[in-house]
Amino acid sequence: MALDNRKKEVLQAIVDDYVANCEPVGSKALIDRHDFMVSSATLRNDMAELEQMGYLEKPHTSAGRIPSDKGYREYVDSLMKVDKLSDEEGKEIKEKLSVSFDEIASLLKAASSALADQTGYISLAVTPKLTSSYLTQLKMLMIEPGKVLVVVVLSAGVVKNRMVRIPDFLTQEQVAQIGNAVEQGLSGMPLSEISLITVATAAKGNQKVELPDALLNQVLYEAYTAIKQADNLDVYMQGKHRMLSLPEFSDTKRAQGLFDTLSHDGLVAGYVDEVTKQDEKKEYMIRIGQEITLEGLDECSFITTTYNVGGKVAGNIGVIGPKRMEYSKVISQINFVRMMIDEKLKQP
Amino acid sequence: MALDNRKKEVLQAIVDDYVANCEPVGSKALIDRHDFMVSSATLRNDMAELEQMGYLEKPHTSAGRIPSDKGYREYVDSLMKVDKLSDEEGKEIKEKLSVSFDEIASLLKAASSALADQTGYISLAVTPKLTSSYLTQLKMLMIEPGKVLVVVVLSAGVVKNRMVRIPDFLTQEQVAQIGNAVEQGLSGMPLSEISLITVATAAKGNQKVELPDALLNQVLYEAYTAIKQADNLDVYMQGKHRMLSLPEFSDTKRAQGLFDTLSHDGLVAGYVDEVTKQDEKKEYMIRIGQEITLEGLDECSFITTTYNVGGKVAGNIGVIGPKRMEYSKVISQINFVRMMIDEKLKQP
DNA sequence: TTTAGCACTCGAGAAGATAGAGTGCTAAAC
DNA sequence: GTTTAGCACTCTATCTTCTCGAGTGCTAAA
Repeated sequence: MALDNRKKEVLQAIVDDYVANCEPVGSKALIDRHDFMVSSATLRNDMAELEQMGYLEKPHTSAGRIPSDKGYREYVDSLMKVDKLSDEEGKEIKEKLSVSFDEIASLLKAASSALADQTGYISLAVTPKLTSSYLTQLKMLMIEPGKVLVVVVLSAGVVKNRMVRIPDFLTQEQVAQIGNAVEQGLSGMPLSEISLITVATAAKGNQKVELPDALLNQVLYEAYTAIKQADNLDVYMQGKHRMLSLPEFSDTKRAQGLFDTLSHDGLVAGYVDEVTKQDEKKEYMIRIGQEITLEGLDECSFITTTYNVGGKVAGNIGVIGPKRMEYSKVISQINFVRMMIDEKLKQP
Repeated sequence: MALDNRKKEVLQAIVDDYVANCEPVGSKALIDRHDFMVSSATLRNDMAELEQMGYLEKPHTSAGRIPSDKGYREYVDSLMKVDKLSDEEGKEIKEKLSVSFDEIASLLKAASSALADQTGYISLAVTPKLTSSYLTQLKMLMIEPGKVLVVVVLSAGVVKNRMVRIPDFLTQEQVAQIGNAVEQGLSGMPLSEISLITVATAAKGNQKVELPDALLNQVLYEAYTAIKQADNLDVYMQGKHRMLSLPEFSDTKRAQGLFDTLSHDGLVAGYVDEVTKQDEKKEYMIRIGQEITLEGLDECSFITTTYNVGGKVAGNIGVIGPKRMEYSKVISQINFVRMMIDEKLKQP
């Protein structure tokens, strides 16, 4: 059974009011704050039906109604109007991201920070998944005998480095040589295709490398781990403490449950990934309350979207707030930040 | 007026009990739980005097006593016995730090994580202050035209890198050349002595660098900023969310005040620095309640200690917990972790 | 289908009552 | 001088009771 027009308006009004005040909405308050051309009794009937259909809930008999997860879902799917960001706010965000960023990591940090400040909720930014990007450079710098810094440069401008240990008697030249050989052999190869075998093939196909096999393998193994760990996702999360000022988290237990889960970066990153796959092709992904499969987030909503690096590689940014969040505002903020990131990462 | 022996025992017993239960301690409870050879009335007299001297406080007339900041101070300064870490616990920490760490950053992250797990409080680790360390290597790697990765290697094995922009028409060789010139000119120089001028002198004294002055200066400026930012302190903090389960932070307002302050890494790092200077030469530094000049931490205690890198450079690790923390245990845990770090950083 | 009217429900908050842990003081005992 | 028993007093935490009022659902009329 579909919702008639007035019921839609009623639901919308209830969500709006509840978002604003965090207090159950009664029929009278509704009449007072909105221009319904009917009486409160009529609204009461509508509200009773909306409740029966599962869009509303009553905390207890003699309180007003609050939206259920299904109610919020209906709201974000078809009721709310996503308004454009005010010029002012756009300007503020732009300013925060106006510094020039030469590494994706710092751009994402700044974006997450701006998003947290702007929304007042928890923001997060996940570094791009690099499996589809390819190796462009690999340098091995001897820091001291036995210690080598492997610098891995990927397409899309991502740079990672890792310190590894090698036998101390190898010289700077030998090590650099190996690095060059691997770089030449692998450059242009997608990260997902790089394995210990391809690394070895690359190095051993090169005439200049002259080392006993066992020794060479040891160094190559370290180079390989350095390349592989470049694919690790980093998560930047900010604004957690702001949730404590919301009435829904005035109960410390709840806040603790939330923070416990959020302290596991990997969990969150994995969830974002999952959601992104489910809602492929959508401009943004929303999960509300119980829809979120992470523990402790059932009083929250989760909005994410995908940014692009040079058209191919993609990462995510998002916001975690209370179910009772200002969806349309947050969506326009997230979208704006995404656009800014896309733009900054377009031209290399 | 000094405390007589029994008063010391009473204060110690009260702190111990309050730490264990977070409930005001009364004279009867004290008799029950400890073997005082006097009556509760005698203890009452002692407690009244301890209160007058400022070591104890009453939440209200008909409750027991709780230690004041001064009481805790007396306790940590002369009453508690710092017991050695149990073998078990030592083993647990050792295990957590047993992986081989090739960068200080990862060792500190692991140490902070171990400390948070082990104490159940907030742990932090600050990277070493590098002003007294010196430059050993500086490499400039061209990532793509116009973009150069500057890798700065300092004594004590600290490696930092930063992406900078330069004019696009410079070649890999030119850039590497400049990097080499700077490295040769500056290697061995303490970070604190490196300035834009010394960088320029180093580069221009080298015959091989042949570039118009204006252009060269531009590149050198970028190299300089990269070197300078290597001195930034990083702060690793973990276990914040655990504070929410403590009764003293069941009031969300308090928790929020704490988290607000802790979200400013710089503030905390600065404070640690200050405390370290004040208590130079001490094995560990303790600040209790109001002694802490950071906002929102007046219900907390702060314990820090200093680790050493190769004898010269030093950074800090620490724990933030409630005033009512198990001081002796935490101190032995912190000390143990510091020893582990010292050991790992001794041999290069 | 809408509306006015009304009895009913239920939680929030005020007010009062009670229990009990703990205190401080006094006067006697050591 | 120090310690102790005894006792009246204080204050909070908790429980119960009560009332208020916002909000509801139902009925019957418009």
